[in-house]
Amino acid sequence: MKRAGKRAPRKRAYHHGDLKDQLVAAAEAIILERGVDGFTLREAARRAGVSPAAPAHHFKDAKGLLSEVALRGFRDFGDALEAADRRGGTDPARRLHEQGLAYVRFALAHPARFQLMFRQGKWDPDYPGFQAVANRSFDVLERAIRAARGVKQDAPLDPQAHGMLLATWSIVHGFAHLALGGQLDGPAGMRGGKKAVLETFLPLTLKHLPVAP
Amino acid sequence: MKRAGKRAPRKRAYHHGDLKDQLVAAAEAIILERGVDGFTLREAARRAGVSPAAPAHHFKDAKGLLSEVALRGFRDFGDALEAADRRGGTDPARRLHEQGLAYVRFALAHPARFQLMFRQGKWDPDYPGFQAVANRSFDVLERAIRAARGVKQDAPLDPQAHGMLLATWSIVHGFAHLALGGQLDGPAGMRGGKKAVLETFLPLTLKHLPVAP
DNA sequence: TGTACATCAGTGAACGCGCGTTCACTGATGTAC
DNA sequence: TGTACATCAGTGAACGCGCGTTCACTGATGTAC
Repeated sequence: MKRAGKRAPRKRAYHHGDLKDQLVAAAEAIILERGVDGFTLREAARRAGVSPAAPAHHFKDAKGLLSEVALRGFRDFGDALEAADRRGGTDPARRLHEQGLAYVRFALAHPARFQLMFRQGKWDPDYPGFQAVANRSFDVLERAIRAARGVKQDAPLDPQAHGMLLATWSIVHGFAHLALGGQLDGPAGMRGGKKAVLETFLPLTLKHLPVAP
Repeated sequence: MKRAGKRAPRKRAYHHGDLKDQLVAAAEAIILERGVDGFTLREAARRAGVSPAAPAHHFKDAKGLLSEVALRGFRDFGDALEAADRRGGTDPARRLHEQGLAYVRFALAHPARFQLMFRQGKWDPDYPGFQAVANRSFDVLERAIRAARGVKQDAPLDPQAHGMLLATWSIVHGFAHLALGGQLDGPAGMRGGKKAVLETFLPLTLKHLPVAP
């Protein structure tokens, strides 16, 4: 039986030219189809039309490829959150609301990346550049909370601000997690798929952010 | 090298007598140590001191054992939530607060179970008795929300009630997920381990439930 | 109370599988002169 | 502009591994008479 999803060999130059990016793309596709644990390095190589030994020239090992996928995920995630924060203008409540929307939208638009990003042990935190790009995502939220509570950039957060930060993060993260887990399509009478989740349930939920517009 | 965690053979009766329960216990221990994906049926058999073929007499296959673990998890989870709800007395805000505490406490007290319970695909939803016991957990929350908003038991939820339900669920689920993922020990300056999470961060966060005491 | 026998709950060897990684190799590319 | 050669990016076969499950089996238990 021919493998249906296999990349066409098309002329097959000995040198691939774009292998690193194609391995990353393949990894994302595999995670999307089979979940984070369904990923295998051999399958990624297969989809890129290359022998199982080829990826070693671009990544130290299987974890290295996943680290690259997660890194790119955090980069785009951070970009999305920062853009959302900017859209919120000068009103802290709007900034937080926009960030919340962006957080959940990213999760639903890139479920493979999102799930990998929050699955410790699947990537190497010491992968070059990883820490910086991951921390940036979390700083965006904290900055908006500081603005909302008038806490200076370098001052420690007071307990109330801490609570607001945790509650905001928890609510968007929990919502994203439940939506991806399919719990929101479930038995509680909430149907309608991804569209309903984003257009109906999400706004209803974000009304309850600690700093509401 | 000797396996350190191996169960002592102690007299080795041919019939084990308690194999089903010990396999369940072994599975929980493995998940705790290695995560949900680190579970293998052979390892569970090994820890129970039994050959790899023995579990087949108690469970259809590997997924069957995990389904049993998840089922027991949901049973205890539902019990904990119902007990918490009762502790809340007649005040809906207190009922929801108690449920929130119980939700997160369960997650931190039984991380292996909790993570398995919310990992679709690892268990079989058609495992005998599963649906009933899983749905019960979710009904406890909905009942308290109905009480808070004065919605009759069989009437459909209005959008506001729906939003409150989702926000409450999201916040406790998100908090639990972040705490288990280690995100709360992280770089945001929040250290102190599980104790700090439960005694400091959690109360601070639950202040922001949609129906606050 | 004994006994024949069915059923239950184990054994342990074997199966086929796909995995990550290593190895010696080779073809293509880039660079120094 | 040509050429020698180092380096880069592939190949494909092989390795050892642990897995879930199956198989024919056997020892222990429970039950009918």
